[in-house]
Amino acid sequence: MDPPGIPEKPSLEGLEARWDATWESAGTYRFDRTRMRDQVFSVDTPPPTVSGSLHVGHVFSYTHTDTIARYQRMAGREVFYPMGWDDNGLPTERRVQNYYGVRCDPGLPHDPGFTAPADAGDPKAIKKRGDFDISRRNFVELCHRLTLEDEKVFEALWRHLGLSVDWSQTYATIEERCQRVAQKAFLRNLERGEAYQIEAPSLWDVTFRTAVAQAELEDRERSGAYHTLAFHLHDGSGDIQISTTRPELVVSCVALVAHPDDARYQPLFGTTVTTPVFGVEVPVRAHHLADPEKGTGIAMICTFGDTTDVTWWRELDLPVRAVVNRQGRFQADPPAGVESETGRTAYARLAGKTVFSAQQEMVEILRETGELVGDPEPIVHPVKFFEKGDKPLEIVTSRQWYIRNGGRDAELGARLVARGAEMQWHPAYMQTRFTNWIDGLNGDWLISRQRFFGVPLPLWYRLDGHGDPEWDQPITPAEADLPIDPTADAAPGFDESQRGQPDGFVGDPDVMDTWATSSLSPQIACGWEEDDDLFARTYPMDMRPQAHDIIRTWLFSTVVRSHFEHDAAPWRHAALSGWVLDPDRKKMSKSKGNAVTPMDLLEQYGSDAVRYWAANGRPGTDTAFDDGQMKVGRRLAIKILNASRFALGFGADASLTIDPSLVTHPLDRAMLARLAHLVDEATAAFDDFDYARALERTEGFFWNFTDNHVELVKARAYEGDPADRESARHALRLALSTLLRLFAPFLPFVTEEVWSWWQDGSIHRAQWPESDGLLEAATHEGEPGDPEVALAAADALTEIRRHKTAAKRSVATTVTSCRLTCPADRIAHLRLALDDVAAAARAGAIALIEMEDGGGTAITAAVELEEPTVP
RNA sequence: GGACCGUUAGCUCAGUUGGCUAGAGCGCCCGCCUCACACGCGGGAGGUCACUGGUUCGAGUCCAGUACGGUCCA
Repeated sequence: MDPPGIPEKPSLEGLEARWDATWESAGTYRFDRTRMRDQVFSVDTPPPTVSGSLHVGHVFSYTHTDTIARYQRMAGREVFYPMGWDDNGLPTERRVQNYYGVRCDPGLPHDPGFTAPADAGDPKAIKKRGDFDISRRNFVELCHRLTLEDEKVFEALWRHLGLSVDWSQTYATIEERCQRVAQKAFLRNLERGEAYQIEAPSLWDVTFRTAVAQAELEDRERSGAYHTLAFHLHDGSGDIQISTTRPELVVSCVALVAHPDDARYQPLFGTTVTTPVFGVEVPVRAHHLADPEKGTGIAMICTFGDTTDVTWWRELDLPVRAVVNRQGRFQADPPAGVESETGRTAYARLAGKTVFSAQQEMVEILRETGELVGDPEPIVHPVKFFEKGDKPLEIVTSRQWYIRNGGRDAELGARLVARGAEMQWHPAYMQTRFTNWIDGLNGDWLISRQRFFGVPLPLWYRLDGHGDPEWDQPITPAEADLPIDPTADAAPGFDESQRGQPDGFVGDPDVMDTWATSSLSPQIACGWEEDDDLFARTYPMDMRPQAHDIIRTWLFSTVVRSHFEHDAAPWRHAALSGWVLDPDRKKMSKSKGNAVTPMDLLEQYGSDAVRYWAANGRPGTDTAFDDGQMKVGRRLAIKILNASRFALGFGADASLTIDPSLVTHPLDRAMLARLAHLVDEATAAFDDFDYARALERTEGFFWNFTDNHVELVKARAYEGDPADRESARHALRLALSTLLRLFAPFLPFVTEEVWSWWQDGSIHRAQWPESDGLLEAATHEGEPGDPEVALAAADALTEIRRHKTAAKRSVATTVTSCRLTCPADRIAHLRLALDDVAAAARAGAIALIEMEDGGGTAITAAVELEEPTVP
């Protein structure tokens, strides 16, 4: 007969829904904001992009964070664990465009009566009718509408996974409050001179028609060809050959450059040459970035063909002869310097062409003039792309806003590196990536984006009498008026009718980079200048969990903002998680088509099982997707149910109390002494953010506990003398209580289920185990528990089992005679638990024989079994 | 080209400041219905710790280099 509350046949099915609802109604994870800063553990949770979909990579890394949050909560800290949604930016825009079949045209007026298209979500119907244009405000409304739906799906998944998030603390990066924080922080940067605008070369994505920041770049291998061109020496004494992959840009050439140590070209430094076809006179300069090994060792500097051109242009103080416009086409008129009739005629053949077509045309022209030397030589070389784009980036000159980040100021860079040293990194080597990124920066952070769905730059510009903007003195809003949209709201002191008129005003049309908002996640989550009380209790935050690939973006930019606004590091700990790799050891991602839908996994194996797999991934280490590990996790969860049923299942009269003073048997005390050591190990691992080690040790102990300790004490727990029996039962319950709490951060559902059978309140608010109490319970009449007793007993039992198995007999077979041989000290240990060993082995009596010296510690057994009953 | 990480059983991985015979799980093989659990239990086989040197009484562990894989940045 089982005690009340313990099911006959315990099961994992349905635990997720049941306990999620209970935790929600009990407010188990609700943040108690009466607690002071030193009692709080605050987590800067990464806001996932809701317009994408969650994949196993999310489940993986968010589980890591949750195990630490749960540990901290049980260890007595009040955990501030909010969740954000990053719905700001390009992915949402594209999803909304496709889902509703609309395009944003910022030139259109807002339509107050606009309703979402009825055929939304029906790709066939949309394809048939085609996209139509709507105003920016209507477009943004659709973005809000769709992301709200996405957020619900995400929250449902996170709840099913068992994240101990406080769901009353959520934010969305596009919501009004976040816009206000982002605009306010920008205006503060502007006020202090940390934000500035300049007209400068910037990387430009032709497809998206937007500027792109250094952090958003990626190199991709593309085929191209070296074209060798003949430039002409100024004195007419001959030609000089240069190799280029972009012959079409020869018209924008402003200089040639070679390495200062290159003897071949040293005589030319300071002289001039004329360009092929266009006959423009350009200087020959020296610079250490010129690679003598590349091509002919001398290169042409164009404005601008690549980022090195920008460096040369800046450092060598060269003029600009830009030709490519924002549409990625050659502009109508040739740049300054092209004076000759042949030059102008040639340029007319390029005007209006795309970069690709212009290259073909230019090669043709060079062939005609004989200034192309030999045939183009095909090569494969890295080309810069916007990480979300599919055409090579161009470099165009435009007016853009920047935030300083140390890329042009070594002293600021050093201060940001020092901020990194104020935090603890898990694993520690990740700090090197942070430092390396700062050291490698070569420009400030470009934050202007020529997009629609984002936080607008909160600025207007006066127009002069000719209707031209006065860029130098932007008009800023009062902080109390934020957030504002300068394309919809009139500038202070102006009337809407003056928009675009001479002597009137114009709003800045751009929005900010999404990182300009998400870099403020600590400020947003903690209520910076919106809730001073909350802010004081939570900021700087304790932990930033994130993946290691966005150290250069999210982590770094957050440090920049916190450094400027608060003169502090935003967190005390940065915990970097790895990626989930597919069986071919490639990063799993939706775009590669190798991702697995997480909800299916959670339903198939159970959330605890999936969490078990995730928590096995070491901090910072990429981990292979392995459903075998999920099966193991499921096995573990079921084992916990069954072992708990055993430990708690001794008769209906049992009160299920734990009285440590009743634990007297040497084997029980040995087990508790080992358990005390486990608690210390798991606690130390968690304090070091190493959840994986805590799990590994706990799991190892647990399997040994069920396979050996439970088997050894089983008979005594059922039918031993009263004192020995109670010792076994109380020790089992004490161990179970401890193990459940050690497992609770990893397996929140099954541990809560078992806890509810015999304890009040949630295990997730129960106190984290401490070794002191266990060591005390292991001590009897002044003698501490001796782990060696448990080890010797287990070894002896294994040895006897081995004989039964070798004889192909059941483990339940009775042993008629047994002699164990081992060293004297082990005999002493074994003698203390011999009653349990004999009972577990089904042996009436066991003889102990001291072995001769020199045989190691091994126990050997001589065993005789009862005769099998012949059928 | 630079930086960082990794290379231990067929697979996935532990191995903390150097210290007895290098561990676990999965898989594999052979058994077993044993009153918590057959969604289980018991047992077994399986490794020149990538390679080459060095330091040391002693190296999977520390140092130097090489190879291979991965990531980030040029």
